Amino acid sequence: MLTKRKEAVLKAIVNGYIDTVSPVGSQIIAGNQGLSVSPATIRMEMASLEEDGYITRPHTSAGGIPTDKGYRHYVERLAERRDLAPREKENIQRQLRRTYLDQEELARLAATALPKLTGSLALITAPKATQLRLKRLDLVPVQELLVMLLLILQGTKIIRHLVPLPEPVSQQELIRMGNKLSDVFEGVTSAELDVTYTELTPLEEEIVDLARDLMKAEERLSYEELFFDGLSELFDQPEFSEAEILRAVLEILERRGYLRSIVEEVYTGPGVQVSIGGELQEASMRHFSLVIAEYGVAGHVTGVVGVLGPKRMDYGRNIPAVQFLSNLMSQVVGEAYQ
Amino acid sequence: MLTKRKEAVLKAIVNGYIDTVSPVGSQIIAGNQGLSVSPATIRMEMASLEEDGYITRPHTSAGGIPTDKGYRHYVERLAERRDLAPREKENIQRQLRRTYLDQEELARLAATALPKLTGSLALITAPKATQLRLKRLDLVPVQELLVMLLLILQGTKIIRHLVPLPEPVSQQELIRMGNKLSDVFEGVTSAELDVTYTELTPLEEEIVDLARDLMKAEERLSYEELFFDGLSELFDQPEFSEAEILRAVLEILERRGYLRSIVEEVYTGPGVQVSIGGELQEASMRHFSLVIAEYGVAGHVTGVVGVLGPKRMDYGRNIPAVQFLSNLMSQVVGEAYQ
DNA sequence: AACTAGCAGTCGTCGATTGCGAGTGCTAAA
DNA sequence: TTTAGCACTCGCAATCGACGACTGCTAGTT
Repeated sequence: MLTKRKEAVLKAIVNGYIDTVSPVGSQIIAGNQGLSVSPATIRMEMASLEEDGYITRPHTSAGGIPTDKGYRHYVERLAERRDLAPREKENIQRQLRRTYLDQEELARLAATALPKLTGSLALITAPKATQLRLKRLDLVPVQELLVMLLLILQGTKIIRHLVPLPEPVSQQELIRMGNKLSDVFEGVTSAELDVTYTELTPLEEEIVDLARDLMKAEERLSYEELFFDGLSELFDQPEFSEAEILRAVLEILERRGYLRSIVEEVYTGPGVQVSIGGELQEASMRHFSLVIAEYGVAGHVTGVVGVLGPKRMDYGRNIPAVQFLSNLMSQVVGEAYQ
Repeated sequence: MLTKRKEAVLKAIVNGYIDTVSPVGSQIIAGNQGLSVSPATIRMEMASLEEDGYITRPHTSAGGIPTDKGYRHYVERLAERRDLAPREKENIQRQLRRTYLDQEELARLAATALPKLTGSLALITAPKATQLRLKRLDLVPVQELLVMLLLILQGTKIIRHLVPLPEPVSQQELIRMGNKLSDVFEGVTSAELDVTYTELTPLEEEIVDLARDLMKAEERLSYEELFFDGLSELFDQPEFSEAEILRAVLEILERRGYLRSIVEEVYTGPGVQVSIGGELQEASMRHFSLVIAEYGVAGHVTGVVGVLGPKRMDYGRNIPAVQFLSNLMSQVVGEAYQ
């Protein structure tokens, strides 16, 4: 509902604020090529934009800075997407395309690459399968009455769990059990991990029950472990020179479960999602924006990749960057799951 | 070589600076019970302490603050060790003493507990065995020409590695190989992983060679993965309200290899080690102190546990805290290695 | 000889004051 | 509808002075 000219003014304000980090006034906007009107006219438009909630002013006689609503409009209609340079793309591709990466390493590497590209903190979860399939089950002795149960799953995922034994069991016996159970249940989902079909000893039944529970618990988690990297990028942002804001973010990062919930809250569908400042529930996120996308094979294995940065981040660049990484990781993960 | 009274003055200065974070002057020191002399006398002593390099003054007419040398003397002879409260100890014990923790989780948990106790950043490496022993070897298919090699080692350590195959191998065959190699090489060290003694197919030989290389590479690493937690504690320290110093630390934490080298540099022997400010090589560590100790079973499995905090940290409390955690973790790890 | 009282002098901190400049809103004219 | 012009508002940075926390030194006391 904004006129062309108002949009141009808004765009100039957002762009200006993004690179100067200070309120932008009418004459600077008027100075922009493209808008050939006087500062006075700009001021009228600004007054109107302020009334409609797209910009605010820090004090009566200061320039305008975008509100969340203003950023939102900017992101959706005004920002010019600038794709990554071919060289940047190749670089990342080369890093992530090594076939001998397992999925956690993939996520970790991606989390390392992203901050440099976007000047923001990268947040990436390892790909998570909606339905786990057992490939192998091992029982490895640790102490006399303690064994490690190892579930090796499709993809490259491993679940391990220590299990106390009621009485000593010989190593041969453990190996035999591992082989037997691997044999019986190879390729099976958690739902199919059922003890009733086969002849099992009580201990074997117990192990199978435990394995099923572990797999189900794993499936219930909404995301795999979350990796993040690039904290120091946030420090470079001038608006965060006050340590207080960063403190809040740090606390959130240290409570990982919390961050996960933010990701869930924000993530509402396919494609790149942008959440700006107050659109995030958490009050301490007020000064940040989050750009995230899902990756993987829809309905089978998915993870989330995104960046967290100041509201005045370079959306035009970061959105395509997240998009690119999401696509690339989807490919890589897809191949492992043929 | 300090007189009793000079030590008392130094101690008062360090203690005072630790809790006020500002230079401490002669009358405050004189006010301390225990020293019943006038401020003027204190001043004489302070002048002498300054001359000997134990304290400095930010400007001509200001109180004294400890130098690194002053802190060092304080740590070694003056600080009164205050052990953790019994309740705190029990709490940690309860957390770390669960038999079903594997060693990585142990380190991770310890890293979570420590910051709350010490108001500092915790740094902990998982225990690392000097000599690895193979417990089991698995080969799990990932794609047609790609298998995951899984080395399950003594302790609860696992090494995994993706291996490209020259030609397709059936799953049965992979299982057979896994079982055979596990059988032949169970309990073996990397040095003993030798292909010459047994009848092996070329592919099996290749796998064994790879396994040996992986184990050797792992043994060569000086430390296991490093966990840290408690960054936000550092933010609470008033002297770090300037973001610049923290930035430096963050960068170092993100370059994990680098931090590892600091740990190596500092770690010179058994017991708790303290490094103060400039005693650390890295210039950006100038404002920090590091308190670390080794834990584990000497010569067999060891890790490092420590805290990184401001130079004016509470040494009297943190040193016993690190000591306690080191002992506790040694016990826990020791039990798993009987 | 060791200590202390007293005092002049140093230096950083805090608050108030001021001038400047960026930027506005409004009015009147084009 | 647009623009020029102008008075006005604020924030910011610099300046200044008062204050107070300390010190160093000297001279006198124990």
